[in-house]
Amino acid sequence: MKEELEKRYEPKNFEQRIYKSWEEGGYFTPIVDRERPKFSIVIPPPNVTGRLHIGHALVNTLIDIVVRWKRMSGFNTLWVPGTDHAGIATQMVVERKLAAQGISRFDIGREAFVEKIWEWKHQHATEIKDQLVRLGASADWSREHFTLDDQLSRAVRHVFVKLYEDGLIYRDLAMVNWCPQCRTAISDIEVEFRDRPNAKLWHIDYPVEGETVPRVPRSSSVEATPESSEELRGTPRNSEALPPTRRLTVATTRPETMLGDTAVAVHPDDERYKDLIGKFVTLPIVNRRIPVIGDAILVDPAFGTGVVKVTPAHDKNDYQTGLRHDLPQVQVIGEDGKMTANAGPAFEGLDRYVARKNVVALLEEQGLLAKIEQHAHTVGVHGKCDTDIEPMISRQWFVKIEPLATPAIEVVRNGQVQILPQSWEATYFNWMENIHDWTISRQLWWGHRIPAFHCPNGHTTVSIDDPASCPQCGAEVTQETDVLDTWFSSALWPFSTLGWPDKTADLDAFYPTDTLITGFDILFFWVARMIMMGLRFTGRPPFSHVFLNGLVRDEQGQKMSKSKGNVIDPLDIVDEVGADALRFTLAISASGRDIPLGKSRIQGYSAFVNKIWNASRFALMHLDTELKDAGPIDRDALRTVERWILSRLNATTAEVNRSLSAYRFDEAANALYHFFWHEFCDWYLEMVKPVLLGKHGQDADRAAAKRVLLEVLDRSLRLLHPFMPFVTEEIWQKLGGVEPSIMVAPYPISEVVLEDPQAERLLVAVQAIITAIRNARAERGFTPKDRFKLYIRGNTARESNFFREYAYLLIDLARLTEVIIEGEPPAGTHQDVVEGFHIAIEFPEKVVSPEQVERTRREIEKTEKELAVVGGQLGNEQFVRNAPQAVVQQAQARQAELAARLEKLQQNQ
RNA sequence: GCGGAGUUAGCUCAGCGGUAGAGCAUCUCGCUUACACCGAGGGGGUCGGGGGUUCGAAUCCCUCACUCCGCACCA
Repeated sequence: MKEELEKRYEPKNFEQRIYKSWEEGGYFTPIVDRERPKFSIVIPPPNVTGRLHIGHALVNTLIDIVVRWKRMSGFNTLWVPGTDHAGIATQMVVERKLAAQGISRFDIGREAFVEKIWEWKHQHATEIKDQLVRLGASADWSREHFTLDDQLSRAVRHVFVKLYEDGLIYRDLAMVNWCPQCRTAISDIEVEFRDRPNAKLWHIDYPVEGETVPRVPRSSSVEATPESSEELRGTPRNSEALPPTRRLTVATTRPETMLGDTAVAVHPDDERYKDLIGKFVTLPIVNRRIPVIGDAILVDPAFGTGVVKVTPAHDKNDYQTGLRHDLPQVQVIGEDGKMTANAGPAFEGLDRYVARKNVVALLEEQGLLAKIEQHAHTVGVHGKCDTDIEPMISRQWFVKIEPLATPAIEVVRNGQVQILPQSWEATYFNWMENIHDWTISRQLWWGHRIPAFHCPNGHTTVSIDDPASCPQCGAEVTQETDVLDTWFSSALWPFSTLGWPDKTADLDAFYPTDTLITGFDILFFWVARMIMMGLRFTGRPPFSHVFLNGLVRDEQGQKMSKSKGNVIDPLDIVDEVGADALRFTLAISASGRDIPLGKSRIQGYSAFVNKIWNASRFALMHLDTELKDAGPIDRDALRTVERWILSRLNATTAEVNRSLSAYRFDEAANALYHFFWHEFCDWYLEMVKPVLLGKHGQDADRAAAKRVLLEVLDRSLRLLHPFMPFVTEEIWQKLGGVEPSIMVAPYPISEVVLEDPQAERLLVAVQAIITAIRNARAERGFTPKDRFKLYIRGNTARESNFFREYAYLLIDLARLTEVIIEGEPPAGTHQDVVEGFHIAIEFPEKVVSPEQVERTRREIEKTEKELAVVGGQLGNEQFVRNAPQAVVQQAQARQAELAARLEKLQQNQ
């Protein structure tokens, strides 16, 4: 064998060295090979902005597990890595950096600013890669991409032009979500909703023209706040100042928008107000004459006062209402969130929230503020900068989405694309079936500039190559200044990274990809759009399986956030305990639901890595043949223990492969954890120790044990490799295998010849017997140092032989003086039935403590209870008649065993 | 309001029709030359409440309660 393992497991001594050796071996880069089945997957491209967080660590660990598993399983495997230019996010980072120097992007202009971002990008380009490398990601770095690469930009342009030509991209005036901070439109799903429990609802009186009837009684359902009600209901001063004009009271959360009101709406069937429809009210402050309209869609007569002010330029519903009634649109808030000239000289230039205060103050002064209520509601904000969204009418580019969504729904419905965990499919359908057109233009500088060219005569040309002049009139053209939503380019990622629109060998060999692994939070942003674009432009879904993983939370189940200070940095963990422990912890926690992750949990699994290290060290101390020189195993020469551990390993192999196929990383990891620690280390290694140390058995036994030990270690390491690539490689290198690296060694598959139910049954019995003896010893207050004589009898000659052969194990592990196989146990021994075997232990006389008496009493009670349950069951005719035979037999065996135990317990009492 | 998920041992979760499980934590005993990042053992649960189906329900159905996540609405 090669040199031994270091005494202590120190991941930092070898992780980086090993990664380098993989890269040098070229194992990450597949060679196009039509003979072998392929497996391909693309990374969810992280934003170029900065560090990877724990969520990235999770996704990329799971991807790497699948990729390494597939690669070892014989697939020609490709993992495409890369990063996303992340439009707004990146632009904001660089803007902030400039702001620190007192520079705004407008100071230096578009070209210089974009240049700055590129500079910044180049400085940080390798950071993401370095972090993925630390995790052990086996991605093909020779195929790394960036969404603003020339190649990908070309794909974007092709798609845009084609969609435009097909009539699926259009430019139109529409109400969009506008971020006054970022000064750009954003799409519906970029809007996040925040609760504002202490918001207010202002009630404002609009005097009705030519109506002097007494005021309409206010709806009784509206409770006035104590401080506002009396004071504002109309003080004598105000009553004198104003004629007894009839007023309509509207309720609003945004009083500043009243400056842009162009109507007041009531429900057409509302008895209180229907007579006013068609009349006019005077808009306070502005003194504009605006109509009272009846609109059943906008107005819910039960809410507020039943009267709604209509501001078509600043509210989605009002916009629609305006279109229905042909109302003018008066824009009073500008792109910067400040009031426009339309708001009047008193307000022009004021921030919208300052204007709100002033409007309210002015209304109060004029006695038109009927009351102020507390009103909890939610407001839309821009998720990236937390600024309140301003609905705004502007000219934007849209993708007509329905023709794309329909086939994308179909492929999920018919199973061509499978989303796991399956419950997400309902969410997917729900969204896709109610989808709105996609606003794709952004008034940013960082991104793919829209390939549309305008000329002064109003012609617009959309083309793949920049036109020299307007094709229609020959005039000079200027390119559209807007850029595309960053998700537009990521939607093409699975095929653009493989060379599309060119017909490349990669595209031919690796598209469609097989699996997509990503966070559920970008199901709509990314996954759905990839399916739509993939179908539209390649005719095939971009992948067949989607595995959505949950959110990584802290150990209390809280979201990780900087402000709470509960953020776990994956790189810190890698530094502390190594990448393997982090990866294994993430894998064993990944069932698809949210993952509560704490340091103690990671610590727990780092103990497992340590265990693997030490068990391997022990094995290596006794192994003297290299894998490549070890001949085949002669199964006929094996003892039961060897056949047992091979059988268990085989079952584990089946379970791991099955679980990975179903994306149950948790189950696969659990199976390995349990097998390696509790079956291999706790039982098998303890059982072969006497043989390996030469204390028991013949030379032939020792040789067979060593051969099997080598086999089990080798296979276990290979099974574990996708989960913990570094430590398995470091150890495996000492085994002297044929392949240069464990990552290109074949992944174990289960083999029927290794199954051995009989050996498993006997070893289960041995383990249970040893446990029973240990229990009985402890119950009687003996220490492990006290040794006893055991009587045991096999039910067949073969079984008796087995116990004779393994008596040394029982003596060793259960700490006995001797084992009598056939002899009759003398009276007074402690007797028990374990797994169908009668055992008797000869304990010496010993004074029994009160605790032991109590324990026995409780044991009897418990056994009696269980016996009663089983008895009741067996006494039930319907059970005996209807239940499957096996179940009935099981119950009968259980009854017999319980009865026997009870008898012995009573004897011992 | 619509859709989805959850409620099982102190904590985090698995089990999803036939004796209540794991990891961590806790307690007891043991430094047995791979590992104290260890080994052996113990304690701890009327599986959210109620009803139903069934010989049998943590598991299937209904219902209620609470928690979480989407989406829509929010004058």
